[in-house]
Amino acid sequence: MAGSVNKVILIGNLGADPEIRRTQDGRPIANLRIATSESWRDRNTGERKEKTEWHTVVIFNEGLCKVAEQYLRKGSTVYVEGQLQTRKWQDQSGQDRYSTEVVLQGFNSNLTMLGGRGEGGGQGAARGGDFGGGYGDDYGSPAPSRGGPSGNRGGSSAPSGGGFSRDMDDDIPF
Amino acid sequence: MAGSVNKVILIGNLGADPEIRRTQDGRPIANLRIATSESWRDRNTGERKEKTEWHTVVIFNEGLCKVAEQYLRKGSTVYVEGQLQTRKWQDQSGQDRYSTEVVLQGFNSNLTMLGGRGEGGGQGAARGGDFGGGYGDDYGSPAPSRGGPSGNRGGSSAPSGGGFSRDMDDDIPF
Amino acid sequence: MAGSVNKVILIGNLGADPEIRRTQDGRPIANLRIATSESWRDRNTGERKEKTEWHTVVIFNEGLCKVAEQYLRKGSTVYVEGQLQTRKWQDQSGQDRYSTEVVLQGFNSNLTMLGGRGEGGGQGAARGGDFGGGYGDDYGSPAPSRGGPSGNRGGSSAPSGGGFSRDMDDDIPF
Amino acid sequence: MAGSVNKVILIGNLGADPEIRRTQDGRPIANLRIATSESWRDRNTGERKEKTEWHTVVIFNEGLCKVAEQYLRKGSTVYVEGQLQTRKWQDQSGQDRYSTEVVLQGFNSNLTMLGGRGEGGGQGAARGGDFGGGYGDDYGSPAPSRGGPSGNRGGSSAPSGGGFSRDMDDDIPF
DNA sequence: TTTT
DNA sequence: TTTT
Repeated sequence: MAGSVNKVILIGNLGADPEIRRTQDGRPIANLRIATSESWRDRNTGERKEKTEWHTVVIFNEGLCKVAEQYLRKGSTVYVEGQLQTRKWQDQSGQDRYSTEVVLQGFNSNLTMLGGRGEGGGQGAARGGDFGGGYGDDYGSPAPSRGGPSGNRGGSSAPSGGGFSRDMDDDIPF
Repeated sequence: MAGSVNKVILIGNLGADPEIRRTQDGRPIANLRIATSESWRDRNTGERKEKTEWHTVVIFNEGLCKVAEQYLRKGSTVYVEGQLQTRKWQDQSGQDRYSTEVVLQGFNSNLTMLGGRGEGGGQGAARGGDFGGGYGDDYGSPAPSRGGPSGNRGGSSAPSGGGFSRDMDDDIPF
Repeated sequence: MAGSVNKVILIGNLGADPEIRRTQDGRPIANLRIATSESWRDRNTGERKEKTEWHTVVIFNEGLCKVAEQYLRKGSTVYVEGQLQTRKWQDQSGQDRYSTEVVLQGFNSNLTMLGGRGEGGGQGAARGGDFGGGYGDDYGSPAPSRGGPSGNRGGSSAPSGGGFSRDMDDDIPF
Repeated sequence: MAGSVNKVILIGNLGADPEIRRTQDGRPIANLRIATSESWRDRNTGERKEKTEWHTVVIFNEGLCKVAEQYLRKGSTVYVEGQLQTRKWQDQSGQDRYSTEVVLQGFNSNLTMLGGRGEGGGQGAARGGDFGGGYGDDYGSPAPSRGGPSGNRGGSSAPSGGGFSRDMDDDIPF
């Protein structure tokens, strides 16, 4: 299929601390439960109404798992960008069941902490620290401007001093 | 919750003609099944792999239901913008089940035909016709520039009385 | 053109208080300056680099202007969803100039405060309060579930008369 | 800044063939001019109105440059996902000027052909061919499902046969 | 300058 | 069940 897009963008709060587990070959997988909610005033009664939607987010991307583990806690506000995926499984009685999740994997995913009130405390407490646009300190840029802010790019116009000193390929932590 | 976002963007093809039904008070509801797919080359075997994901889209917005009914058919390519919603229901044995759908309702929804090869034929066949940025011909603009193309906004330049033919009110539940 | 999309999503901080002005017929227009920034570690030098991008956001939507006026201040963190528009104007010497802005107008726009450290103080200070998913308290829902939280939609289950207090019509120029 | 997002999503048509140039060190850069347009019916006059917006898209990502070069032509319909960037330059008279562009660079970018009627003909004609979800044939997956369709992932629940046979890291073409 |  |  030429030209398919499958994208989910959420901003919401974690209902619980992230759950991190590992595959048999040691790769981390993180699960988040995220609430988004909307409120409005009922036209007839004038009452304030609110509806909360819960989302399951599954993170396969190793760098983003680290972000989840280090920075996110119950109550944290996050920006999540991933894909919709429906997984088939069997319940105890052998019946087919389906679960739809927001999956973060590969290049078109993102996870960024937006603050919020994580329960904090201890060494692993959530903090609003800079983590490089969605990555831990040890990770490269998600999309730096080649040549920098005054970046003069391409063609014959020689970058003035700056230049394109680095290859983003190596900076992308997937 | 201050500042929640719940947004899904899909571009894909319809696996079947839209299904339209009506509520008791006459409002239309459309269901679409949309496939998105990705392909890649396996690192080890060099084989071409493909994975298709199926999405259920439910349209409550009346104008967008009309678009679905008039223009979309099995095979049509569409752009869809909506929200994730998980609905709880009971199966025959009384067990709780959950279904996650992409819901188009209210102001932050969109449905636009992008062409594709609907099965066509007959009076209702899909066509790549102009439908006003996601709306049927009888509908107004999704977001015209106040004051029109040469729209000169704000300040002293009074918008020249423009206006739009129709009230989307009925479709927008705020 | 069948099927065009023009969408910008920003999360960033206000570099200054919103500027509100009015058209001759009294409609408000708000201007925001929003910074987004990215940081990364330089591959060669190991230095931490950061680049900030500044965006001009213009709000024609009346409800969202109110949100800007009441809740946003220098330093506020916001989620913005709008469209790219390039405006042509003449400088003092009569030369054509172009400015590209993110425009919030019509149904596919959104503005939501995400917290942040507005400079606050006084009656109009920014606060992280709930403002209905991007709207002031007096505004309706951006996209409530027809029928409410337990909303059982379509078919025979008649939506229980719900409704919404206000007509966004004035803000939505279709 | 913790948690910044800068994202542009466009679907539109190319006003001209892509322009490809190269940096001094041989990296390709592609420029696209993309039109998005909206139409509506004027409420007062009943006339059909249309407004077209032109966008400049600059592609630094090498894989996406190849896609542009091989598949896109004047008239092609494309999906573009990138970032807003404003570049400062000096005109002949030495005055500061600014241009805002949609930049595709790094991991959160995408370019996908959606069909459309490129002018075609010759060896380089646009075609609706599969290019791997936005990448040329020689590139890996943008986001394959780890373990494949029946992929049962993580933890102690032994993947039934499947498993995590491959590392996406190597499949990402940046 | 595209597209419908 | 779509599409390439």
